[in-house]
Amino acid sequence: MSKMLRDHIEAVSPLTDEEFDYVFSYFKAKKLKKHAYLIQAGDTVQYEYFVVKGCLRAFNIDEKTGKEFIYQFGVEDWWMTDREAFFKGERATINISCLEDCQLLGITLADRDKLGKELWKYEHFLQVKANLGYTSLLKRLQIMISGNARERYEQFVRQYPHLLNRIPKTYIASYLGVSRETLSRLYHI
Amino acid sequence: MSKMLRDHIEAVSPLTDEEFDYVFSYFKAKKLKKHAYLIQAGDTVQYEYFVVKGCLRAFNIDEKTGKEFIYQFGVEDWWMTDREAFFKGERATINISCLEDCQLLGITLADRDKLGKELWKYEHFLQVKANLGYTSLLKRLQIMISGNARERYEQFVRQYPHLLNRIPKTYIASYLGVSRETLSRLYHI
DNA sequence: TTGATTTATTGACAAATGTCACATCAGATA
DNA sequence: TATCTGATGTGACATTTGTCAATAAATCAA
Repeated sequence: MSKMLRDHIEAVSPLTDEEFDYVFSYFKAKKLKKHAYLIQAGDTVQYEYFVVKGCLRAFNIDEKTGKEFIYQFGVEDWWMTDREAFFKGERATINISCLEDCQLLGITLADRDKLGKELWKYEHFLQVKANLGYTSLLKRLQIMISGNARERYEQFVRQYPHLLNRIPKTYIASYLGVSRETLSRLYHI
Repeated sequence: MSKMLRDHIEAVSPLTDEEFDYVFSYFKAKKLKKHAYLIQAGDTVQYEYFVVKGCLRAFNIDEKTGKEFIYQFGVEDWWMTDREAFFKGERATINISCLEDCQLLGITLADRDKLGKELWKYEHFLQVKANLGYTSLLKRLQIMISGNARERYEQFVRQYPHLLNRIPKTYIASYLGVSRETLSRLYHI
């Protein structure tokens, strides 16, 4: 459990045993069952979570239509939270729920900042991670702007082949911004 | 010119005069005329650029259709580059060109890293900026997934009222992922 | 197993958006 | 001024995608 987080951080910033133990001491384990909510719109967001095991979806709900739009899946080695609410200390505007039983490691904003101040390597890790996150989100946006339903789906298959049979098609459709029915028709015609 | 950059950095990390002068010494001024390219697909990407004055568009070109898709505008106080190519030392996959005459300040990856290592405040600035960039990109993605053409346009008007009369509608349409004609019809019906 | 529930597929039709063609307008420039 | 050029608006029609409804298939719990 701690090894996953250590490998994850050290892919960017190698740490000594002491440094990692210190970092790890600020994380708090959390377990959730399938269907449980990690964050609900309206909650205060105290933690950001590293996914040790399981699969989650982050989504928002259109106020008028009640429709759900998934903007992110989280599996092992990903971070999940309502980032904006987490950073600004505001209420969550989005929801995160579990598609499987989940094991998570949470850290508060205060502790995150503290670690960054005390340990340049950790601040650096946060910086690099945020920039990697930005570039991968940008790729997703580019596909969403320029690709039609089929191109988006094919890109998803290429990028996340291991999620294809792990996540229900309904949710993949929502993630791709197309209707369940349209997605269903793509791989037959 | 240096004041703009200083204010921009100090909104996150206040610096002493000496510190800022040192930071600033690593930036290189660049001027470009309207229509000029800052980055073309295939270029190596040595710099990331802070926009002191002017307006640019970052876009990619669909290989099959030749169509352009704008994924970002850059005006005063924004950063522009092909981030992925910049970080990984790869060739650019996107293009950035000037919609107006532009004044920029560029910094190389090596110097950026050097500043971050020598000055925690600068590393912190990069970390916070990247996270802010991530959250604002995410908001854009959410609108792209869940909103129709009109909702995307209205959101753009709310968020960037000052860009509405500064940037040709053709480009705004491309940014919103709709055709010029569809956009044109939105505000009349 | 059995029944209940969720998930996936398919047809018919409606709505949104794209494409093409052409007209108009504004600003730049010789 | 006259003439470009690029930007914008609009009609007609094609294409894509969404919506609704019905059914089938898969999964889960008792």
